[in-house]
Amino acid sequence: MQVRVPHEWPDTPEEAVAIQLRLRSLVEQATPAGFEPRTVAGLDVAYEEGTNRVAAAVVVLDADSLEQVDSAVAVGHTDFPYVSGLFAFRELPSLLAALERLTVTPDLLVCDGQGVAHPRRFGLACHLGVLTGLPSMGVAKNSMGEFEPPAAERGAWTPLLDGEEVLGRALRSQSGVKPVFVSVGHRIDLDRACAEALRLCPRYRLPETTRRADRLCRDALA
DNA sequence: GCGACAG
DNA sequence: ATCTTGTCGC
Repeated sequence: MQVRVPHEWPDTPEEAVAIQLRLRSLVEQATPAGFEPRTVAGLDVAYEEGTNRVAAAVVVLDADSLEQVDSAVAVGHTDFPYVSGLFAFRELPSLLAALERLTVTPDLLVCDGQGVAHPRRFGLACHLGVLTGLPSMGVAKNSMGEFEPPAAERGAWTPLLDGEEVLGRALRSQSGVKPVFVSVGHRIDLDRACAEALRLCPRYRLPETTRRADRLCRDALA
């Protein structure tokens, strides 16, 4: 698929923050009318110990059968350090390169990280959504906001909060396991994002999309 | 100074 | 993220 590559790239954390503050106004938290994804993409990045070599993978699954219809990998390097809140600048280049190698354009991007559940309301899922123009959402393994543990049954959820502001949901994707943290990325609402997350977790805690992307980028480094 | 801190 | 063995449970 065609991707609009970032025109400018930050050299410092300060510049990265400035970019987030400028792009965050482009985030749309409403689901397009008639939105019914036929394909869903999962994205993930693996890191090589001791180096700055990374591998990004994107897998595209049929939304109903969860069968894989496409995939792509991109091996590259990361120069940006890991800073909580600026995580996207570490993975964005390689993820965009992988997306460009896709032969189809997915209807929804499911990211391994936060969407608007972010200090400046612009996590990786928002960034990828805005740059591609595609609906996107974040399913993170850890939260950045406060939350009360949801009931133990699959499907139970509690709001992810920053004071009174709702940033996302702590969603129980499987009964009796630690919840995942779902938040809006771009062009989707929180209810739909959670519904999609649940559909993608028929058996495991993490979405089938991120599980397969994780395995793919890991193999690419080995 | 001390603890937190997506991946 | 990554380094890592065994172990408890279905």
